[in-house]
Amino acid sequence: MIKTIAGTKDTLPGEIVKWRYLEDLVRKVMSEFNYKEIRTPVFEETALFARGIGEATDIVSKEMYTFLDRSETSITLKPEMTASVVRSVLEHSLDKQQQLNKLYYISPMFRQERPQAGRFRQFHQFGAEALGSSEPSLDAEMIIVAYEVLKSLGLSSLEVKINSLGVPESRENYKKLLREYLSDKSGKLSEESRKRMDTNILRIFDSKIDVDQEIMQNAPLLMEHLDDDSLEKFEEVKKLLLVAGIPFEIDPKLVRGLDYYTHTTFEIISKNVGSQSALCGGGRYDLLANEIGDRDIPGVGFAAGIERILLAVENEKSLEVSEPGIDVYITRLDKELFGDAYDLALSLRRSGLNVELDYLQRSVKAQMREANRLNARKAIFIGGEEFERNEIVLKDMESGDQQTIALSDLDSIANKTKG
RNA sequence: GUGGGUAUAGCUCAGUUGGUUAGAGCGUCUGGUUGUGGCCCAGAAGGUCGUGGGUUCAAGUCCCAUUACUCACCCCA
Repeated sequence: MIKTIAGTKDTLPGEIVKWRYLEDLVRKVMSEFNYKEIRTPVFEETALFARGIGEATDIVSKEMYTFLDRSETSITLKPEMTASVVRSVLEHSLDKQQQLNKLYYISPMFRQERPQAGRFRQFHQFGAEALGSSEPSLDAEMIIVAYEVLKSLGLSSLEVKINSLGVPESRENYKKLLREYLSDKSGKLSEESRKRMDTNILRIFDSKIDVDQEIMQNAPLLMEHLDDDSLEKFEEVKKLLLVAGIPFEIDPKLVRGLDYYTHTTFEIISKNVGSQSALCGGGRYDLLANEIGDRDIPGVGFAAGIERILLAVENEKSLEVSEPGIDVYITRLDKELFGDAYDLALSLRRSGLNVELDYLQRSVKAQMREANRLNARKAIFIGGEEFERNEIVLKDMESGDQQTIALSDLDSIANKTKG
């Protein structure tokens, strides 16, 4: 039997209600903050991600779904959205139509990693990008928007972590300091961390290995070596979060794996989703547009993992959503009346009601059991003596009350079914 | 890419020191008198015990391999 590919999954009808609820919520919150939806293709030229995310990152170097299409063009399924959004803004000169573009998306992403709890190869993110301003008020807005959505889902045990990476110059100076600090200790570092000294030295802070953490305990911190402008901006972000009532902590170890981040980086984590605890991550990327295009556009954004969020919702039992149920189930008393039931169903459906009936020639009892299972608000009986008098019986499934209505009076049937 | 765990009905799981026709609950279907659901009762369908080898008189049960799933590392959302 053919099954889904590892790391992908079907979302079945019973689960879809939660997805729809979350998507509706995202759209509502994004509208409140005046973000406009953008949709970009599922695949792009490989070079976009290679340049935009960074050749050396794990995402680009070992996780992308990259292949040659039939005309030998290197194609990549999008592993994240920011590069695509920036490409789109540049391509359509949205930045020239208006100075600030506030955009949001809900989209599948693809990364070929080993699946585990909260990690899939096709996964879904919603997120926002604000392009055209380097104001810290937008950095804070990203965190506020993301937090707003997560809070509205009833999630507790959220932690907001923020940090600032400053600008490249101060960061490079700091990296030199860090390298000096580690130079005589590198022998004691884990093999992984020794490798990082050359590739991405900041990530050594992230190591979960005890010896590494011990050594990094006394390492100089980037925060202490930021330039004045970066510090000022970071202060502003903190101030705005305080005013917004968002609890946060500063995490100097929060170093994102993607190359394009500058200034603010942040993450919102949950304790209730296993080891892949980051529900949401983002930051400022003032240098990205120039990397993939021909002009500077400052930007800030975030992405949130829908599967992880729903996992947290599931584990915290913070949300009750159920299938809405149908308006009316048409029960036919005699098998010969299927055609009449079918006609009535069509008429009621055309007047906007959600209607179901039996397609399996089942008994009246079985039909009623089905009506009950479908959580039908009303049932209509068609047949017997009432049908000979050209009437139907309308039953309220909750109270059990029944009334007869003329079959020809469709408006009356529809209205009473609604009410 | 590297480790650990699991694999029996549609789902959740039992299955005793290897020993006859492999079980339960839920779900599904049918019925419990003329044309009416939820609760209850009765019955039915549904499994080559992940796959392939091996040990044995005998394997769901022991051994090996393989695949899938899963959790963790890594990385990230």
